[in-house]
Amino acid sequence: MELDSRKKAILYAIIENYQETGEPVGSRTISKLDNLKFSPATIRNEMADLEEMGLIVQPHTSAGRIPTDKGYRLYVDRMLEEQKARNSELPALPMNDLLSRRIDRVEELLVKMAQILATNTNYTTMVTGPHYRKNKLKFLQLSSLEEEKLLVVVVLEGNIVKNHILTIDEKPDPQELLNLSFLLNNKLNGLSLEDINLGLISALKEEAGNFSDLVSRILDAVAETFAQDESYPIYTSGAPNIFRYPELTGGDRASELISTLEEKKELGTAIGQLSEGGSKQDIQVFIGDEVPVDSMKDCSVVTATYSLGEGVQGKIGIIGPKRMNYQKVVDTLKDTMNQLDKVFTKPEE
Amino acid sequence: MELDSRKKAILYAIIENYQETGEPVGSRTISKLDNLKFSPATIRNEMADLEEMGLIVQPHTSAGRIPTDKGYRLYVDRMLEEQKARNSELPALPMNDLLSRRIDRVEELLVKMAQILATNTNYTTMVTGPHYRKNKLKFLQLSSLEEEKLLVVVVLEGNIVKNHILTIDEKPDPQELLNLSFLLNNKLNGLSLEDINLGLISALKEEAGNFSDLVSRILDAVAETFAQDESYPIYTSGAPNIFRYPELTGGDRASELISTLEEKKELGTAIGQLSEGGSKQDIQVFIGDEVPVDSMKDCSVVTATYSLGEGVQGKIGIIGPKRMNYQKVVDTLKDTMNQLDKVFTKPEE
DNA sequence: TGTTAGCACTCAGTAGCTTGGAGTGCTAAC
DNA sequence: GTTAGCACTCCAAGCTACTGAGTGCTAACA
Repeated sequence: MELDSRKKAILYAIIENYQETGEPVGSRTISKLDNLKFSPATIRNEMADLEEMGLIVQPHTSAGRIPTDKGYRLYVDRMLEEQKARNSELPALPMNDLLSRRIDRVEELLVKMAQILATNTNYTTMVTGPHYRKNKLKFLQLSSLEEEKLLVVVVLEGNIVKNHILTIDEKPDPQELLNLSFLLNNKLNGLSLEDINLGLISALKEEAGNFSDLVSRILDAVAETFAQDESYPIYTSGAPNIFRYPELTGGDRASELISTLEEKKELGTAIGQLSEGGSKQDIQVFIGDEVPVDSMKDCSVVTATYSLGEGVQGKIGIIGPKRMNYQKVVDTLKDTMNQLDKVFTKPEE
Repeated sequence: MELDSRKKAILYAIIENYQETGEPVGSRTISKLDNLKFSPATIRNEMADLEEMGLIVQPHTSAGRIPTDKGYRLYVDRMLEEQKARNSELPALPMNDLLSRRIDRVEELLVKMAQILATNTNYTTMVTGPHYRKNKLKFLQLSSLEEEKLLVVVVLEGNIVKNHILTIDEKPDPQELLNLSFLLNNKLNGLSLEDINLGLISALKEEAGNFSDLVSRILDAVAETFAQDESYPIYTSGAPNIFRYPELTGGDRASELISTLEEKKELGTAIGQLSEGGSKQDIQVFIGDEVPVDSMKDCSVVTATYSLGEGVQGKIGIIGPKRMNYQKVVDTLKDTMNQLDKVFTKPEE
């Protein structure tokens, strides 16, 4: 059977009506639309065809139709196609404040951004922290804080900074500390985690003499910083928004979804898989069963990759019911990406 | 009317039975208990008295009784009284791993601790980040990262460390940077936010000469660090646990509770008020209406103050239904406080 | 050949009714 | 002071009937 333009129009009309109401859509409702002024009977015939093609279904015999995953997929694909030509008509999100301020704390920015996205779309947002693959050590700094504490500041490429406070036996002489710092920076800067191998480590320890113990603890701190960069954090916002969509909260599902959002681990691996494929800055849409998280099989997820320059990047995902307003979500995400890009790729001309 | 010991026994029996089942408790159930072998009729007479005293109520005419806030209050007060004498019989929580490891990252420790508490009690946990009142600047460090970036590390008393990356016009000469760093540390260390007044600031700027602009930006960073210390973060864990208790999730209440937990602001002010009164390390129990958060009027909250030494302290709160197992929660919290204290107050003998 | 009107049919949801069980309060007897 | 007995109340579950929305099918129409 062929999917002629009238069938398409009816399918899209069903989808859009169902997006608004959340109720199955009947033939009468469609026949009242301006661009589909046929009798309900005609619409019913077409609907029977659409059902045969697997694009819509009836929840029960005497109900209207709702779209299937396949139906949504068709709709979204067309939408994304048209999107390329079209410019967003949405007003830009009010992130200007956020982005124009000096961005010393990227994480805070991301959390705020997630909040804005969540409140603006009424869906749930998740953001992975900035993430730099195969990162390298840029800079290492030692300073003694007080009798038995040593502050180690580790800076990675992409200006990811972590502090570690080590408790040590005795306060080292400032000159010695300076020497040690020089030694470490000299040998380690520019190296990735893999580059720092056992041979290098033992050579370092030898050169450090008395401080070989301290050196290995500092190296632990460095390793931990790398590890943290690998296991990037995930922020979520707007989790309670799922309560707006009864189809997600029926039964115990609310609890499962909230749990998934709270335990961010599973989300992390999932979101990792999600966008392996997508080319840079592309927006991807996952509908229902396409979502690689079990508790989200009734949801759709729209993801985008943000980039903070210098190879540092992460993901933003918007989670909502399958009847989410894809148009709006995609527009909003594109807008957000653009705003971010403007700020980060041209550093303050 | 007097509350004799049999009445008390019946009240406590009702409370404990209701804790387990969540169902109103009838006279037959009580009369089957070993220590209350009277006929149901006798129990009913006593129950009528307890109801008159406002300690229990019937949800509807022909139902069993459930405790009122006042009834819980009586029960909890007695429990806390006995607690003082008694030693916890609970096995210690498996935090040993957590605590015996070197604690370089306090926040991570707190988050993990919240998780352990939540999974162990099956209630929701909230923890305020460490919080040091009237903090002082301990140490300030400047290092140039690359052409236009300057890393400022600010350390407060209590070893609270924050990084700020400033974007500057030109890379300063290393010697000048050293001078500037020396000047700032010399003038500012040991001062609180209030001590750094306008006079001091203008004097500093004058001394800094060309760098007066930079100085004011560094001071901004310092101020922000103080501010962050004031607006301490709040971590929550186990929010989905509320779904275990139907009396909390009926209607839209689940959504409200989850929202409150996600928007941590309100929690913050509330938890601040909560424990103003309590003396150090005391455990406080808030039942129903006593909780100063509207959406939690159907809950009880048990709080404790933890101390990381050097005046740094914060709060832990456990949120559950009014029929929560107060005994277990209080024991668990005490145990946790003790374990924390052991680690932090005697720094590694 | 595509469109429409009409009709019988299905089914979810709701309201009303009945029934059973749990629990109470009260009274009278022990 | 305690207990047995009894009438009473009320929730919850199950049943029935009804309504309304929506369908599929057939036959007539343009």
